[in-house]
Amino acid sequence: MSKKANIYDVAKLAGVSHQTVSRVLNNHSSLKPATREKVEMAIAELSYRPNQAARQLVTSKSRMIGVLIAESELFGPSSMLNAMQDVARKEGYALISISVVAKSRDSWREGIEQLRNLDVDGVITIALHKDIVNEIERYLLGITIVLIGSEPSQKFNVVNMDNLMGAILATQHLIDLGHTEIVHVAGPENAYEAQMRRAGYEQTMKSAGLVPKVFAGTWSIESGYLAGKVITAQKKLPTAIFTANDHSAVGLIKVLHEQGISVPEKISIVGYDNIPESDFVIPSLTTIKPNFDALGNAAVEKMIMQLRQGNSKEAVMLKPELVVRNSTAAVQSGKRKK
Amino acid sequence: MSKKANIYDVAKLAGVSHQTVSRVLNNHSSLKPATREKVEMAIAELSYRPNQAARQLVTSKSRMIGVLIAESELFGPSSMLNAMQDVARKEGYALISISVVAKSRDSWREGIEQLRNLDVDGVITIALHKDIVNEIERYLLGITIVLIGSEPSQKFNVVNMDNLMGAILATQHLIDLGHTEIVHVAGPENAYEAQMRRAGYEQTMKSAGLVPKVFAGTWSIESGYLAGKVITAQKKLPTAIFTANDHSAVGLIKVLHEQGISVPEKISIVGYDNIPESDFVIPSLTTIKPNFDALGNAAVEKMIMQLRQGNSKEAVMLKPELVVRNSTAAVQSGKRKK
DNA sequence: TACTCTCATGTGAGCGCTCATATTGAGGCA
DNA sequence: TGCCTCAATATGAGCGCTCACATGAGAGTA
Repeated sequence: MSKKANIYDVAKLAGVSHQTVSRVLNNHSSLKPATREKVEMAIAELSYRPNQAARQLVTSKSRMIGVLIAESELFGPSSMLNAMQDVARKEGYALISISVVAKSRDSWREGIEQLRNLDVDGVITIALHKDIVNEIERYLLGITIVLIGSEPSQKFNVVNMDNLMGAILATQHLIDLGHTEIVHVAGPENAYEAQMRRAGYEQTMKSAGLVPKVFAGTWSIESGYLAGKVITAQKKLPTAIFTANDHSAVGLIKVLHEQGISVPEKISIVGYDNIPESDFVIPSLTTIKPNFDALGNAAVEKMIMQLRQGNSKEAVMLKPELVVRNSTAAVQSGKRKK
Repeated sequence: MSKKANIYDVAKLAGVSHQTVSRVLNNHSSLKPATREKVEMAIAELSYRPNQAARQLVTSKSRMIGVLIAESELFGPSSMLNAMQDVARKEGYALISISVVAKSRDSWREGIEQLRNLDVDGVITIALHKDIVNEIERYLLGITIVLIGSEPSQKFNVVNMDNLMGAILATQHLIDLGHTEIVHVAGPENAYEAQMRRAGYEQTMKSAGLVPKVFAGTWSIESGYLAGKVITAQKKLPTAIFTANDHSAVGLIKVLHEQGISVPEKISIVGYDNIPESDFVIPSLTTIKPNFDALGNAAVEKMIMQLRQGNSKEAVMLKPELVVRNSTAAVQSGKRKK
């Protein structure tokens, strides 16, 4: 066996036509079990594997799904990606993940361009803002798109975790502990998930008759640190802070520590994402735990369903849960000093 | 323009043969500039793009490079991956990254199987141990392989950062601060990079006439935490600890904090990797900073060179640097109590 | 026995490209 | 003027597969 075997070699060895072999490969109905078996033995003997390029040439299906991610170094996106890989592999699809820089239009363009060159069958985006999604739609005409963590829309398939609910859980937890001066360190303004988390916070505050107060941030540790600087520079300190993600919380805790403000005694903190570090920061971080794996799975499954048998556009929404650790405590009785 | 244009459409529009178009696409020599221009205009007008599958079918080159990673959620691997993407894209290659679970043989098998199905031109591995590399070689016969963070070998192309040097820098830094009771929390035993870091530590200790002492760990935060438990359970505490990576250091600091052992006053700590969190843990972490981007770039460049024009197997070795922060301090004068 | 009808399998074309080879036409030289 | 050469371009085959359609052998009906 000098060269790689092709479908004709298998056919000859099995004593059938190449088309019968093809039918076995695509497990067609109307095939005698005996024939199928013969062919399968021949395949095994020659350790034959179908040539993807030839298949793709005639079917114009690449069985590849592109994944476009911003900030792929973050915990959420990267855990989703892992989950997605597994599902995709099981379904016979390959994932091509390309990480783009959310702020750089050129960066998306390049990413989209590459997906186009690769002739991917579909594109899944993780936490991309509207502009990028629109660009994908424009350049990859007629391609199937599934969005994770993006604004719902009747035009696209959307898979989300319930960020609103997560933020409500977080905020309500603080309220239940007796806090009234609760502020929020937000994520990027144009990130849908950040918007929802903020909305959940604001809504819960208002329902409780409290006044929401939001400080700008991005998802980064640095931004949490900077927001902390701003917050502690004010004359009236809040007694609790809900940050848009755990990373921000880590930066925030750092400032508070530097300024000698103890957590949770003076200020309680709730994060979001349940990153691996969250149990090991000091103090361990109360946070909201999304199910990233489930999110990734759902997205790939939706994509493959759509690819195989047309659409079913109900949005998927997964529920997060609250994980209580040591960064939150009941407001201290003598504390209110207004 | 209902269907996608092919090479014949372009040829017709440009008034040349399809072969001439092909020559333009592959920018052959011996082409009249005027002809080339005509063809290029036709290409632009039809917004033609070559069909990769057809190309691949005849050339049997997929222009795809597989990347096999263990623990892709770690900071190092994921930053390398990003750097690699950029280089690969510029060179017209696509990266297919597949993350595998280092402990699970089935998991590598599946990953390798998928790369095989995809007919990748080459495979880059990140931090994989020998067994997996051997398996790749066996199943992906004759494929070009570049290893990152694996044991040097004359058989493969290897790109590494100088872990030995990094560990020496770290250990020497502690010795220079006057420490003599310095222990090491190691990474996984079968990880080459962990072995080198350990070796650098041991070698430096011995050169200084000190006794090395190593505690087992993996790369995880938890393992740092557990190692910390073991270390603090001993009756004689060390005055300094060098951990195999920053994550372990985070876990370690947590234990020390729980036990009221202050860092760096009682124990100095040096990590490795310079993860984004390292500047924000409390206290901020002295660490070794590898250049992950450069490492990723080097690997892809090596791969592409090899793919294009045969081999050039000198190993690449990149130097890390020491970043001093607040987790290390000079040993306190009255401290030595033996 | 002759007939349709179905199930199982076979045949040939063609997807879009590159490779090897053929053809053309213009210039150089005797 | 005729012949050779070489640069520039054209022609045809074939990569390995799936698709649409053709064929054949039994089963069922009259």
